[in-house]
Amino acid sequence: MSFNLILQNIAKHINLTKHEQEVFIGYLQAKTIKRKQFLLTDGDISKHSIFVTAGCLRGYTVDKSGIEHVLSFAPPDWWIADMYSLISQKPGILNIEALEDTEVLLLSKVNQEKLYLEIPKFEHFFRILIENSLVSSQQRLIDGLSLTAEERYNNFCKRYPTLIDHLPQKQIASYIGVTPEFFSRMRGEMIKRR
Amino acid sequence: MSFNLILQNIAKHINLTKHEQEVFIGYLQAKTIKRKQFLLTDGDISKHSIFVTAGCLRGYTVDKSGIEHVLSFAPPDWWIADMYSLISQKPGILNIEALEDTEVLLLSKVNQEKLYLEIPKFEHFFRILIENSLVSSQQRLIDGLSLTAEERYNNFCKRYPTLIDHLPQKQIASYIGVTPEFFSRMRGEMIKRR
DNA sequence: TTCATTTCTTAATGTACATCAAGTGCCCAT
DNA sequence: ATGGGCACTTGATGTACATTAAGAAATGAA
Repeated sequence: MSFNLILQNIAKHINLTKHEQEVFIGYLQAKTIKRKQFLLTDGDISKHSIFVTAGCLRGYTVDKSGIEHVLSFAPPDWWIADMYSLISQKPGILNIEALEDTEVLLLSKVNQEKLYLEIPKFEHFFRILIENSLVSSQQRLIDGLSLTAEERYNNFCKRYPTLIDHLPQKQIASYIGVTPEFFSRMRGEMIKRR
Repeated sequence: MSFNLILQNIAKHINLTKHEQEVFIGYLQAKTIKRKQFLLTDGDISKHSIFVTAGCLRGYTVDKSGIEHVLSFAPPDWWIADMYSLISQKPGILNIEALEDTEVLLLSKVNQEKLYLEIPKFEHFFRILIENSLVSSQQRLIDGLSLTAEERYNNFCKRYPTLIDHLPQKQIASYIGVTPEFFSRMRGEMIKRR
């Protein structure tokens, strides 16, 4: 059943009774998105946390010269959201797009807050989830300041091993913070060297 | 009394009874650190969340060529921690140093977890605290990818208005991710231009 | 298949920063 | 006062990346 993945994801940090599982699942909304369609575009007020069960999403911003910067990829078993907009309920800056046909489960902000009240374990779960996001966000900040593009690429390969083959190079380039042209050249040199 | 600041800080998100306040305060440990002394150095396993009541701390990492990168400043009313090490209980990479004589309140990981169990509102409080950290960390990531050093400096000025005057330039340079030399030049040009 | 679109590569040139090196001013300890 | 450190400045040079432009290769739609 399509809820197994999300229940296992949650079971990594908290244990739910059968009844709690049912309540939780009742709060979810399944949705499928075609490749290149958007779950969220900048300017929207974000209403949902998103959990990917199949396919892959990317979250990115567009800067004032029109360049896209990928903040995160979300393959199956990952959560993604525009935290800024979701928390503040102001228009956000994130675009969330399907890189391929994708299936997601949506947890609305309203339902998420109900969960916190009805089943406090969920507050525990999401605290841990966000703590882990914070740690990787900070690590990426440090990496951006102290590593070369090549070292950041190597980190990326370790972090998203499943994605490397099956993601356009320009998306990876954007994630590690270089242009597709530079990334292509860099890759060429890395291959030549070994 | 020296606990007012932290109680007000917490009151921004949750309401505590008198008794809960007392329990909480009982879990805190006050400490003073002299300028240039450290609360944490890289390689340590972090045991505490830190709340600053007076003075100022900086959290920074040192990369493999010996260059320091400031991750955050902590003036009064701010929390700071090595989240990675605190969560994983593995040796961390953060150094936390006093930029001037500083007073802090320490909340040990053990006590923090007791709080979560005894007064679940604290799980709510820290979830929100960490959500906000995550939002600023992600914003800083985006800024690093899409803004010039000068724009990042302007953002810094808005974000830490109290700190600008009273912080050595090289610390600000490190925070926005440039060398002190470049920062000096840049500032010179900004002043000349207006 | 075929055409159109997107992705990837290659090359020339440009630029925002870093690095290295000296020198200046300032604090503060003796 | 004085000398040693530290923060800051200034200049010359270096480099990791970006930008622009073009063509080749892969992908997808009809």
